[in-house]
Amino acid sequence: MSDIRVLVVEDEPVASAAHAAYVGRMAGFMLAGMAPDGQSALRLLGELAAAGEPVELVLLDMNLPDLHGLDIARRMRAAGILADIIAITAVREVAIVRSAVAIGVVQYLIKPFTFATFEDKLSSYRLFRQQLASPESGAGRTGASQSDVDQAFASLRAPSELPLPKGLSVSTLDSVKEYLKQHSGSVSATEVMAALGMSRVTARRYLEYLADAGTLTRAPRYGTPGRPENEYGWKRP
Amino acid sequence: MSDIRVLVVEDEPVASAAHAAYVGRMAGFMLAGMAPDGQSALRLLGELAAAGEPVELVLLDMNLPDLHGLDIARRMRAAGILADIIAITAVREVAIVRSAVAIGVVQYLIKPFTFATFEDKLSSYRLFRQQLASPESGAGRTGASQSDVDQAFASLRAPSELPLPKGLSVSTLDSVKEYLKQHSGSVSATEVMAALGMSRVTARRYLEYLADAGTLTRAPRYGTPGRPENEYGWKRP
DNA sequence: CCTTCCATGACCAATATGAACGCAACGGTG
DNA sequence: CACCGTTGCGTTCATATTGGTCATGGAAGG
Repeated sequence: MSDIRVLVVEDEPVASAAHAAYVGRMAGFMLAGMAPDGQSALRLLGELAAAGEPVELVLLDMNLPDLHGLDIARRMRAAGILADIIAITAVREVAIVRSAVAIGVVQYLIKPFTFATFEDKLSSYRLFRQQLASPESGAGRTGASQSDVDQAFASLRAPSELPLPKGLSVSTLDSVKEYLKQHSGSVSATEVMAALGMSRVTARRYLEYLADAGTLTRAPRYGTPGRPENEYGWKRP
Repeated sequence: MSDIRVLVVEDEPVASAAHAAYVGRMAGFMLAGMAPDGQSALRLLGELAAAGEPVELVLLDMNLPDLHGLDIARRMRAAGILADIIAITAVREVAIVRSAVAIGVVQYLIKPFTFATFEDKLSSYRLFRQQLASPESGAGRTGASQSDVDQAFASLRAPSELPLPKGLSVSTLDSVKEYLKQHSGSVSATEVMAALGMSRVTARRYLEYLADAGTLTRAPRYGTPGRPENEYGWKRP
């Protein structure tokens, strides 16, 4: 699958360059263009589409000199341009966020952010694309099932980290993550228990939290008698 | 907080009535109107907005007599109507799903569905609203933080879990389904055993469950010595 | 000193496995 | 043509482990 073409819309040159550089560092994405204001963004979108290389993803700033980001989005939709939008902005008013969702913003990044945050959002977007992009070779399977769609939506909106539920502590979570980094292959709750000297219950609770948050995958390990043991591993992009 | 005003757009009277009834059964939602086609839907949206009671959520069928659902969504956006949209449709083509996401569909329900599924989707939408609606009491907190936004997006995630019979696990069932997607022709229990590394008994139990549920067909495979082997395949509708 | 929070140990429930038995079609043989 | 041994999968059952939950204990904070 070819790279996802990205358009960066941002008026401030420093931020604009930073975003472009970030895009360049991400595998699976390529920079299709940059625009400093709304008018040129819309014009670029039209030109690239006409050239047969339509933009698939727009990193859109909300505060631009000529148009508001929401206006740009509305005009895009009105013009039939269905590129996905990730909002990148310092605006944090709830009403704006709600409107952005309504108009089809798939992710919302609040400035300032680190590359890790940026990477996380774009990765989950890429995963979403992959899950819907593969009709999975199947002969007659032209469509997706409800669970397929659900899964795709889930990876689109999975947060990097939601606030810790009661009963979990930051330091323990860090220990578990640290151990996972070293054993990047696959880990079972029992292994974590033995390695970190904690109880099986605790180890399992943290692994389970990470799996629910979408950071980890969870799959049963077959082949041995007894109830299957869950095996946790980092999610592969 | 007052109820969320819902507009049902659906041409078939039976389905339309069912959706309306479903909305009535959900706490926190109220039926604002019903439309059998795209034109009346757009007109109703305008009228209700003018009357000071704007629709906040549209349950939108994709196949309508006059306009396609995506067209309606596009015109809504062009007209500045920012109601959220939940697509309710039998269309399962991946391209449609992708376009729907791009234009701001927050949930995607594939017909036919049970009330449980419906309830699940609307509940998560309601949660999403609540999380963004509450300015969180805080003194100077006029806006949302990145984690606030993440959390709200996360509620739009669809965990959609339907109960399984005792003795079966979700992840194993997913593995089997995944393998079946890749080999859409026909599969035997022994093949699944070898491919997924599980025992023959387990593989057969899951295939048997899927066959009983009506998802799979089951036919004996003759020609070789030994008791005939059951062969499973996707049911052709 | 009281409250809150987090990890623990012990319990019951869940679920894949292996072995044992039965069954249905195949391929000779009378 | 009928019969019987062979073959391999279907089916059942006990078993082995782990997952999940609950109440408890100790530590940290006010």
